[in-house]
Amino acid sequence: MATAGARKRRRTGARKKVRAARATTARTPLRAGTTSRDVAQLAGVSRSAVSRTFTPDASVSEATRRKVLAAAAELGYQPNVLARSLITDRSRLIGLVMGEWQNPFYATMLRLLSEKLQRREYQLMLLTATPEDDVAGAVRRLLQYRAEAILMVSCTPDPALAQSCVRDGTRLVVVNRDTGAMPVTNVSTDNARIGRDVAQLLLQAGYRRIGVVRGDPNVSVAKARTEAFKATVAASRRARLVLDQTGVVGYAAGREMIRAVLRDGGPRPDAIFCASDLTAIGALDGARLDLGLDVPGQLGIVGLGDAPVASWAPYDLTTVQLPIEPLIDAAVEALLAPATADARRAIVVDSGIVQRSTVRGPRR
Amino acid sequence: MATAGARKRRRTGARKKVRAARATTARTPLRAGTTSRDVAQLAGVSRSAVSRTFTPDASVSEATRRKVLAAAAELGYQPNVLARSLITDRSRLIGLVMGEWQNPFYATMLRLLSEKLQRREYQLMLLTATPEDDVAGAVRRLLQYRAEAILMVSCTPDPALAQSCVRDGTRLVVVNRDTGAMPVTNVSTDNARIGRDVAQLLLQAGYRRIGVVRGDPNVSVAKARTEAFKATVAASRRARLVLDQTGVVGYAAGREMIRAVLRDGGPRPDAIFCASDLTAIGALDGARLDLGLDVPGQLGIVGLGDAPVASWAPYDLTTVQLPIEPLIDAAVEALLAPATADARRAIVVDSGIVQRSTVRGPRR
DNA sequence: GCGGCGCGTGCAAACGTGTGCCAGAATCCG
DNA sequence: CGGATTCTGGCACACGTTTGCACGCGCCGC
Repeated sequence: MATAGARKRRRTGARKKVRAARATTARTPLRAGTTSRDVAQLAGVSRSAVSRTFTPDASVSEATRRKVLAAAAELGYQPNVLARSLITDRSRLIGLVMGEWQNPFYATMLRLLSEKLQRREYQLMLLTATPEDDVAGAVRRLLQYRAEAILMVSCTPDPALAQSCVRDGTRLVVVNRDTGAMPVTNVSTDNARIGRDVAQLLLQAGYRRIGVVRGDPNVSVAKARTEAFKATVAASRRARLVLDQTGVVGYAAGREMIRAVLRDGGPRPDAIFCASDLTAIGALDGARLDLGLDVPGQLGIVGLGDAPVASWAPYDLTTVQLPIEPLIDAAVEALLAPATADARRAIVVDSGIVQRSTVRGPRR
Repeated sequence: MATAGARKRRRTGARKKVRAARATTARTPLRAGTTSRDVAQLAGVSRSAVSRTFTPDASVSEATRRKVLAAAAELGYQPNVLARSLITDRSRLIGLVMGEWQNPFYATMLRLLSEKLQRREYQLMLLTATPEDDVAGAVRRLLQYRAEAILMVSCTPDPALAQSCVRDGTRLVVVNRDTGAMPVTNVSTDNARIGRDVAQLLLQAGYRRIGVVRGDPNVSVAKARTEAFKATVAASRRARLVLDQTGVVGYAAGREMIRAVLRDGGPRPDAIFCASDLTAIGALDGARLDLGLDVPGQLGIVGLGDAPVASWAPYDLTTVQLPIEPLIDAAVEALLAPATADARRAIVVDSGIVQRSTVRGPRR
């Protein structure tokens, strides 16, 4: 506050009293803000020249460019991107809204995303959607910062929100959620195919009493995957679905779930498909250590995500590989693409099954 | 480009021809930027009134405030924070520079950090220091965005960089690195104490041939921890240090390391302290599964970090707990603290050992 | 040698906001 | 009812940039 006041007076005074007086005080950087004016003065050129030096392919002679660069270096000048954005109407900010943090693949995702954006001279603003500050709140903040595009992970905008984004010219990209008719780009895996493939894998391995376990029952892509999985199981004459459980996510929940299920009176599954590697590993530990089962002999387990932990020695989990890098590449392209008339678009990236040792080999 | 041009013409024209003409076109939001001028006009007040409505405890009558809010809602107005920052000189942006992403605790850290900052109306800008865009580059970007403070995780500024930050009035907070005489705030655990405590734990359990394994040999806090650990071992008459290895980080590296060490001709350690839970778990799997050793009987293992995986059933790793939340709380306080004359400060958060089952009980 | 042409540079007007200052309105009190 | 006091809203300037426009200068070709 105090500094700001002092500075204002300094500036104003200098302006009114022409600019002679300024020369005496200019070189003392009382406060941060060495501005283009300061370096212009030191270099003996106009502010335009400074600006043009820092604008790629602007018309500036080699001589002045050098003078300006020297002065800038001496003063430690950094162009104020906020002011620049104000006039160019491009903030070079990309917003990321995270709905959930459980999944181990988010670390890799974040790293890749920030690296790739940085390489293209964009910055990443990270927001978490919490109960008290929900998706709409996070988006509102991002709009206030004039983010050029927003990536949503593990959460969905409601249609009104999506609408207000496009009205502001802010592109919206959603990872692995069903976005229906909303004017957003959708980057996801082929969930129906994943469901089918996993089901087929289990059926061919000779499992007969199949189960499926996932988290939030309202997530549409999980629903799509599960439906395809169940349909494939149902289409087989020999096998049937004996378990369809929602609301279990994470190691502890997975471990608890398998114990409850197998102690239950109902039909015991001999294979389960978990919607997350962590859940699958929890189930695996529960089955082996708590119940003494043979995996994959008595129980087959398939996870989802191919987290690093899935390949560790005691687990060696058969799982669905999520191609993080292609997914991020697609997302970045969509985020940075010039706004088109119709923003609605869907990008599907490939994924495959990593066969390890929690599912037995195919029955001959 | 095209839109920007059109808009400029629109604005300029409207101004020159007084403002009557504007009324006819104003309500069609051709492009984003509904500005305070637009809502002022719709509400029939001046721009100042709009500004004051959105400024906490500014002098505005209830009547106009309501008019303004109604107009703002109708137009979907969001104050432009970039312009606001320009004049208030406060961007409400906090930069985070990540040097490395391996550690599983970073996910929790990021979540907590973003949540806590959001709750205080700050935003988080996430940068990764890569070989091509190093710490200095990341900081430069953040300065260009006028970030109010910067948090560095798994990386260190060089003194010149730190200097240039304080000159710009940007606070610098570094997590768990030795920052010497630099004008930065340092948030860390008591590493010497950790080293001592772990050594004592192992000695009291009766282990006699002790080893220590860590990653980057240049990280000073790891050095401090290791030194204290080694000194404590050396002070004991009965035990001695038989292994001091650097450059091993992660599951695979830990597993490989233990195999190499125990097949080596040299003296075989009967207990090791790993500078990361992941390394420790790799070593644990290597010892049990590859070499058939009894842990903790033949080999004691201590990790660092208390990652979720450390508590999983097959591991149940004895490890040093890193108090993430207190650490983040301290960091947030330091980041948001008003700039003081001398920014140099050190905050130490407590940590303790979580005793599980990879170290045997104390010898009686 | 002169008109034109192109390049480099400075001037000034924006971008969307906050806020000190002043004038007018409203309120209160005697 | 009048004067003093508080409140409220508008004007205009400032923040640090970019960029259209115009002008000056050196060079080329006829």
